[in-house]
Amino acid sequence: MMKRFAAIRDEMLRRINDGDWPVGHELPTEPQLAAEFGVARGTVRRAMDALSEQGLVERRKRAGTRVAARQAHASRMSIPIVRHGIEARGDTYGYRLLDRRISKADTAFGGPAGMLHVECLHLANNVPFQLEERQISLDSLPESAEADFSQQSPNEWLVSLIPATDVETTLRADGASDHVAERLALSPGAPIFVLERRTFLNGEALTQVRMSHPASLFSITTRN
Amino acid sequence: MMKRFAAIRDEMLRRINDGDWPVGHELPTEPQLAAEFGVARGTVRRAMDALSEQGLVERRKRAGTRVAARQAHASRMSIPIVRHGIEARGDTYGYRLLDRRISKADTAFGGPAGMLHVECLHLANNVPFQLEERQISLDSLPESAEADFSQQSPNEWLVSLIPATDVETTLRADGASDHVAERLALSPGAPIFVLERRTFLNGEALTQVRMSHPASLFSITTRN
DNA sequence: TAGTGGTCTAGACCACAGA
DNA sequence: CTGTGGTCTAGACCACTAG
Repeated sequence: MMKRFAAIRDEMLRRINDGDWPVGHELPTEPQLAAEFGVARGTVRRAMDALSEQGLVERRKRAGTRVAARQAHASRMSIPIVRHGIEARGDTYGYRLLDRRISKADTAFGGPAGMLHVECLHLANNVPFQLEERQISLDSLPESAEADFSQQSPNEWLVSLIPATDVETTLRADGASDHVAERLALSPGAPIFVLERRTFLNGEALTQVRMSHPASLFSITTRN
Repeated sequence: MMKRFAAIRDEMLRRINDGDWPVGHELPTEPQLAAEFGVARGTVRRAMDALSEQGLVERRKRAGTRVAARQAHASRMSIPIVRHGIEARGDTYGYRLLDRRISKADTAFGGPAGMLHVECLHLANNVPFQLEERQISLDSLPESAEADFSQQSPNEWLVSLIPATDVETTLRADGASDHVAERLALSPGAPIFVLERRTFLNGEALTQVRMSHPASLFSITTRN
């Protein structure tokens, strides 16, 4: 049993795809569509909201709704906790803590209490999969100073603690530095996929992390 | 003037962030929250939908709504048309068509009419920025056989033509092949950022493309 | 300023899964 | 079974902006 708003959304989608409503075409108003489909205005509205969020139509007050020209490809990207991602593929997950130290008053990140620096390695089938270099603000998360990261990665420890946050994620490629190459068992300069993330809570910096993967082992795929 | 549903969403967000509602906590029901905030149920519902889509709470019929444990970092990623991205940074956009040929009946992609292969280069300030290697199905898009890609890139030609589609996007890092390295003015094996996209309309393959960038020139950043 | 989308209400009924 | 979320309705008023 298809929901009514979904049926209406799909019918409008069909009209757009089939060229009945070409790019730039002005759609009927909400009351007109409600009358055509025999539903309440709110139901039509919900269908149009879906198209609008997808970037397929552009809505402006007084000007109506028009079929939009695609300006960009937007898609939802999901980056799982590294252990889950490895285990989901049926591989064996391994973890090693490489370094853990506290430094005072770093200018670039962290406040007066200093920050905790943790470096660890995630393995898939005993092969290095991700080098995690993390910095945690001791001002915002003082309890991290006493956390034991020898068994549980800071990644997992943090997500279990932090509920909602502002996150900035950057994806890029790079050549492995000597430091990274050694830990990932690569040649210096070998291509790596780097994922950097900075996390804030109410505008306050909590943690930042750089996750480096051998290029051959890592990719991200999204489907609209 | 803050919308009512946004104010309610933010207040619930605050309760989650401040620990009033820890992970696993069961939220009040919609009618209860509606009474507390003095609004209609639909308004509470809209606020909760926002939290739910963000993955912050998990809703199940009869079981109510609970604060979810974060399993992954999800964010919306937007990949602009390459020319727009370059011009948005204030750089000068350049374009060169490198190759254009039609091949018959490729097994991996395209139907009996064969496919159009287009290779072109996008430059920023006269420096190679992206190598676009594209294949277009002549069964689905026969008009592409007569399109002139010497001035306009297939990227832009296609988005102006295709309204709505199913898209699969893959992001990965790689070392430049000899072919790619030469066209991007890199050394073979140099790290590149690769973006691959396959596009379907009603389940029918339309086009696939591989976009290769020098690692030092390309990155993707998302915020929440 | 008139008409469009944006928000909200107070109800109703339904579908689903937990107790 | 029963209570929760999920959908829908028929109305109202508001906010913005194109004409």
